[in-house]
Amino acid sequence: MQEESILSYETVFTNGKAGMECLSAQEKEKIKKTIYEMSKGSAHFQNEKRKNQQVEAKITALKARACLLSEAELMKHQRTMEHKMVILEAGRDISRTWIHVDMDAFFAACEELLNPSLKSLPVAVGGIGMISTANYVARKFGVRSAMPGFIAKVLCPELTFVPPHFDLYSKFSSMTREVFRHYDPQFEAGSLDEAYLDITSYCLRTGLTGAQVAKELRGRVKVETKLTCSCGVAANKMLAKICSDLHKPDGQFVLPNSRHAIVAFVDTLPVRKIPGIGRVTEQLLTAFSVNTCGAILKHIGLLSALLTPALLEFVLAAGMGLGPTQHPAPLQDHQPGRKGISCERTFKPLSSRHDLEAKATELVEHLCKDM
DNA sequence: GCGGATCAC
DNA sequence: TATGGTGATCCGC
Repeated sequence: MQEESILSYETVFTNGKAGMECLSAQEKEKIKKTIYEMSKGSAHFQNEKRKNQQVEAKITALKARACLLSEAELMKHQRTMEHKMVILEAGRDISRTWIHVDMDAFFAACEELLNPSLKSLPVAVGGIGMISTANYVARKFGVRSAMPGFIAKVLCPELTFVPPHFDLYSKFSSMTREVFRHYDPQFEAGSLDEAYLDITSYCLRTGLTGAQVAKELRGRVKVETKLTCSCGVAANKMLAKICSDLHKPDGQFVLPNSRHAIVAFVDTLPVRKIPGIGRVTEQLLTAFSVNTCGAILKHIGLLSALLTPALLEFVLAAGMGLGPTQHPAPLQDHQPGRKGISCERTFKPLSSRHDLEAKATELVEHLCKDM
């Protein structure tokens, strides 16, 4: 029982990334309990439990390896990493200014523009199966994206469901991109509702600061679309993305382009805030007392001995507050763009050969159409 | 090289 | 009653 309730808190209600800050601890506890009670008997929960046990087993194995490390081995790892850090530090580029723009509750906000009577109501875009976005009224009840609608309905019985209208979101997205183009013609659209802009040259041309540009950009987006967005301003893309979340909604956060400010900022930053570190990696790092970027650097020798090369490389850079400072190189003629295409469906358990073949055929035909 | 796991939106 | 779909990358086997 104890174990299950820990599992539910870790897996069913992870709130590391986005906003329920307005809720009291007591309210959060109530929401967690509701979600747990509704989840615990389900097949989905069983699967979560199975996956969680696998992660626990992996952590146990890593801990066993950690115990076998000699002082000398650890020292060697430590020295190697210190050398790496010197090289990374020498390459630190704080000459550029990046903005990460993130539209606020984008799908829900688009629906509210179409139907203003929704504005005062708790609204979720999606259905009984899954919610993709909730407006801020609904978020106060604990309703959030990636939550099944039938649970949301228990948390907030008045919740209004609106089916998604992707053409609408696409149209508003194009309007925001028209604004972004003004600040950086090469801006990178992450999805319909977010983008990375390198505003270095815009700042130089206009003499404006990053903060001023962000304010101006948000104003223009609002004039053109009647939608609000939030901005993060920082020396690289990773930091800008983290910052865009800090003063949501309709806000901005500026991290100055100074090494000192960056190091101080990341020192206490929880590892879960780093884009690319999800629930599992957070759990893994936390098991070794690595909860913040500061702790990554403190324990980098141990991490060097335990982590796989790509992950080690990634967490080291993140721990130092380093991230991409350039747009990705444009694709050459012979380079492939998209690398994969796929089609998947969730369906009720099937067992007969006939039913399974029919399902497979359905998927293949759908995929062929896409291709 | 393949399939599972992880992550983001 | 009931927990999505697409694409990318990494890693162990």
